[in-house]
Amino acid sequence: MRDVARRDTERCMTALKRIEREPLWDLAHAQLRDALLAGRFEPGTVLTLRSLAESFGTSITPVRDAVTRLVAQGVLQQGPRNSAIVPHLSRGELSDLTVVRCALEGRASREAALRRHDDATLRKLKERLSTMQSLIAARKLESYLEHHRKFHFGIYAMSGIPLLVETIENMWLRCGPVLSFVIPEYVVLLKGWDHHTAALKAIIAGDADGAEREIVADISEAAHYLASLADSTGQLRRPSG
Amino acid sequence: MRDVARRDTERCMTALKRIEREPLWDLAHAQLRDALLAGRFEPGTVLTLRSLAESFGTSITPVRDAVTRLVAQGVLQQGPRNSAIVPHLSRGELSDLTVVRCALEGRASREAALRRHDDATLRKLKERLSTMQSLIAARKLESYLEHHRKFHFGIYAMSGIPLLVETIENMWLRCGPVLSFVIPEYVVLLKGWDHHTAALKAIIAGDADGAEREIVADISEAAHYLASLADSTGQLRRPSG
DNA sequence: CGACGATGTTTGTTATAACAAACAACAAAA
DNA sequence: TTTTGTTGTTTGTTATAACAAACATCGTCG
Repeated sequence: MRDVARRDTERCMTALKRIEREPLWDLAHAQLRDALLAGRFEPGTVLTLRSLAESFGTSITPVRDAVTRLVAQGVLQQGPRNSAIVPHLSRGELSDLTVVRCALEGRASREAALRRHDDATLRKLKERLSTMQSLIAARKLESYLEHHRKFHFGIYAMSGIPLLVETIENMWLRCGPVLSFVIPEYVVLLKGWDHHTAALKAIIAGDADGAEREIVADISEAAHYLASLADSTGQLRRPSG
Repeated sequence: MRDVARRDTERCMTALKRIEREPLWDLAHAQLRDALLAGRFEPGTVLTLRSLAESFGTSITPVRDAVTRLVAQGVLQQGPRNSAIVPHLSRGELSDLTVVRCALEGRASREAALRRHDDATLRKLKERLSTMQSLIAARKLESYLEHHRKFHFGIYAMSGIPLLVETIENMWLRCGPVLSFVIPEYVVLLKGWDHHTAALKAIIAGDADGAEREIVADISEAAHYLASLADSTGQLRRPSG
């Protein structure tokens, strides 16, 4: 114990700048979260603690913490024997998810429309909107998805209600793995109505009803398209490869 | 290892009925959850792993899992050094919570009104309603809270959307510790309009707008009363002791 | 007397080992 | 051939110990 204290003091002496060390389970959590959102895990895959620990190069303890978190958030399902599995998304679950998302994101858009906002914030959203359109034209779908996500949450952040944003983020995580491989085909289809620009315009105009209507329409249409991709068992699967 | 296998077979021989063994961290999670909902933890209390483990009579490992879950759900806040603390509730956070609750619970009531239900389900809800009224008259406020909670979630379950119920439950957990010591004084005040019976009546009649309106009114009025109890710093504290 | 620094204590984090239940593979008997 | 019992393996669960950072305590020096 003496040695520990001495070594500690020595470290404080030599290391001048203090680096806040983030826990390993936080890093593991972030990596798993991103992998899920990007759809790098096939639905139905069982994530075993030891294999994940080997991938991360740590023991199973931090991995266990990360998985526990994800299961608590509903991002990972817990299968038999409390194993964590990447959830499938059936047509029914997608329908439920759509109802909750419409309620939450519609409300967030409404609240955003009832507030006044900085010009800088609005300008940045407009820029992102034009970026998204050029990304669609260039078929850069993977980076489009990133901008698409940031645009939506940029609007929700304007509600000024962090709890609302946090809850919405949770819902996105649940449908994340599926969205990643079905949206790309979808966005190229809708050249007709761009609910994104309409929603932003309504928010700027202070039109709460319009803002909610456009966001709900955006979510509903995407969900309707996704539902049409379900197979005979009601499961949503990757179309080609 | 041979001994282990043999002992296992012996156990299977003698123990005829299989008892599904629930993990320790699940029990710890449930106990902490109930304690939070019942308001047995003072807001601001730091929950240390070792003290909780000593209370439960286990090691810190299952307790850590339970606390990790609760923090991931947003039920417990994580203070400095990743310690888990029972969250305070400010007037602003209560306001945010009210917005989200109105959106979610209003939508659940609406969905419930759009469906047909068994007579047994409706009768049970009516019985609970009368039980609640007699509990108020008898000033049995602690058991009233339990029935009140079950009545609300009975309605939300009628929406047929488990995800919605789950998300609402999460919101209740966040305001649980505060509700427990401010609602009792509130319920005795409102002998005027009983939004509960009105909401149930609307659901039975298939009146979606009415169901949503009554539930939202119920939530809003309670939140308004709670907000009036906040002190000068915006914090909600236990009134007397 | 007050400020600074050393030291013990508390507490979350991580690794490791032992354990138990479920699964898989294989061999033996009907 | 099919079924059943056995055995090895996988995997989540739990306890324990070592570790590190923050906090608290107290003595010493200005």
